[in-house]
Amino acid sequence: MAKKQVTIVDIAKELNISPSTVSRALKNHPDISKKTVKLVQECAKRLNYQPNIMALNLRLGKNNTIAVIVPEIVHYFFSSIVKGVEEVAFDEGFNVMLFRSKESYERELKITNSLINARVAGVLASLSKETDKYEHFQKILDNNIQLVFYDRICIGIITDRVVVDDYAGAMTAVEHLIHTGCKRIAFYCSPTHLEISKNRRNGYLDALRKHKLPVEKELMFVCDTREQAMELTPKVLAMDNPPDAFFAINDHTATGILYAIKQAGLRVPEDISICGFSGGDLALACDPMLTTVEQHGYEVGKTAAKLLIDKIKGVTHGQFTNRIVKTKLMVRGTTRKV
Amino acid sequence: MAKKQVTIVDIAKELNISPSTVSRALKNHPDISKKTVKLVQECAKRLNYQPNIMALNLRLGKNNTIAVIVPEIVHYFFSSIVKGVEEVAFDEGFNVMLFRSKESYERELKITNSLINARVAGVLASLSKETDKYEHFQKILDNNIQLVFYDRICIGIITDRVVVDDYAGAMTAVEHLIHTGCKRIAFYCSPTHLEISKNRRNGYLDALRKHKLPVEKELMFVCDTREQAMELTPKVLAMDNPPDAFFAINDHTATGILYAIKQAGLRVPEDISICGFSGGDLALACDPMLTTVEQHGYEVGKTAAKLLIDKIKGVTHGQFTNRIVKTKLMVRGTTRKV
DNA sequence: TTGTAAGCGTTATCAC
DNA sequence: GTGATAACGCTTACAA
Repeated sequence: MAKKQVTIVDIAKELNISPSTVSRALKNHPDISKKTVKLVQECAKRLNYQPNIMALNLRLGKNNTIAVIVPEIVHYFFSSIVKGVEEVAFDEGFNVMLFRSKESYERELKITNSLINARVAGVLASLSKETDKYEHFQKILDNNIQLVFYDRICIGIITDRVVVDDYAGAMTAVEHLIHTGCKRIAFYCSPTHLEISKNRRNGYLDALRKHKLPVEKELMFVCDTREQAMELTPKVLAMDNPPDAFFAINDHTATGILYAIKQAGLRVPEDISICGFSGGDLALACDPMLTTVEQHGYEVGKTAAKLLIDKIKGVTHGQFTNRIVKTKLMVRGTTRKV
Repeated sequence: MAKKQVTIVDIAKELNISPSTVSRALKNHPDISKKTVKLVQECAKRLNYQPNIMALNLRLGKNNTIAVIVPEIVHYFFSSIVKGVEEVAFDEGFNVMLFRSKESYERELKITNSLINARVAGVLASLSKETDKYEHFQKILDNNIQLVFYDRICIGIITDRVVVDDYAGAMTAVEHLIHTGCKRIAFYCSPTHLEISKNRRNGYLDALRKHKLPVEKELMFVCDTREQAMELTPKVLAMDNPPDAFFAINDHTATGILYAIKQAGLRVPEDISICGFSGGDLALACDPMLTTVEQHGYEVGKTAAKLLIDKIKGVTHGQFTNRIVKTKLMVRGTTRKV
């Protein structure tokens, strides 16, 4: 049954040498004779020896695991980030632990505690929507665990950050709508306490101002899911002076808008234009295909993981780094040609 | 700088008692007096003591980490599975390590080796498309690591499995097409060496036979991406006797078919029906919304994780278990009403 | 009720 | 070149 694991001592006994010699031979220590090295490595292979990383970590006070906390897993942007993290970590010999905060502060708290217990080498985190206290992240730093925030960053904690260029992305999107002739652009946004909401909102507002369009409060709505959009949009279309374009904070919301507009018998983009924010396959499945701002989650993940691993390895980038990953406007069928 | 971690010995010194007493007090051992317990736990909190799980695992020969190997991360079905796994693991006090095989045998090999080094307690795996040798998984079992396959299972290895009901799902889908009046149903499928391909293909074939429809080789194609579908479908529509329905092995492919049919000026579902296989938001973004077979990846993940953790805990379900997660046909707009 | 000591598998330090 | 020993942080017989 429980076949005991092969240890360095087993090899030592087998060869009638000491464990320390085996240890050295296994890692090609220069002091050890070629003969012994060969002997040991052969024996290790024969006995199917696998070094015990837990023992090694304990001895060396190190750890080759990093943790990623995501608000959601089934989510184009966040899963792209995880993909990027896994990619870099794998190449660098790190393992990735995955945690989902479920947008819950409580859960985030439990997660950060278990990360401290597990003595992971580093943490990549994006705040849950609920989170407005940050001691648990400070505690991570206090325990000498490296920390990098991505996307939903934490302003209160001094550490590295990787964000998407929300402001410029939104600005570019809204300018595109303006350039294609839209005058009254509605904005569907998440609750404004989130940094990304603020930034995208500012991009929207500044684009309007830059092009001398009036900012109208009644064209800005808190609405960030498909379901909400399907319910809200008919009402918006029934306004006295309805918008001629919609800018949505994510593509799910945009698909809801598209659906409602078609239901109302209006044409996209002839009558009304739509622009989303996210990227991914959802935009391609729409008819017409959705114009959207691609966020390059994969890049965000890779950048954040590199930053984190550099910090773990002690490669300093200056005191603390702020990386911005550029967005890209993907012009497709839900906006008009110039 | 490197603030040393607080250990059980620090608490012992602080209180002038022995480390073993501290250890026992920390876990409410009945032998220890209430007073000491209280004292120790207070002190632990005060010094911000965090148990070192690595040391604990080493001592106990245990490990509270399980690994999931997925072929792809940015993928509705697989990410749903990961979500289910994380959910169950979190509740049971296990951490989840995530690995992406990238559909590569080589990578799968590296992953399984590093899992053995890491001495994870268990592994959840779905085969890469390339994989046709299985020694690396046998090696996992040989190292006393629990193993459960999900979705793309490995017939050659005797262990627990969780699969989706591909055969019945496909059968139900094709029968639905038949019931709504379709007579010539094309099938877009993945390469047939995969179990899921075989099973869905058999479901398709048996549905045709059951309803006395001819099986026509020229209506079956190897095609499993949106891009391939966009390229292939116009040719299929130009056949002498074109199909009046398409059944696709995944929703991405189905969206490609939908696109091509509309481009050809045909109506869905009036002229041609489409049914996909996957589930998720992609189907809802289509116009009309896609009729598809929902695979319940979240359930698959939860089931697999429960099975694995039960095995780790030594709860036996009989010698080895085979679980089937039911699919569900989601009838929407790309198929006709009865 | 508490303390002592051994050991989990590994490596670093110091001998020889 | 190689070996003995201690240590990483923790638990658990066994002893007191």
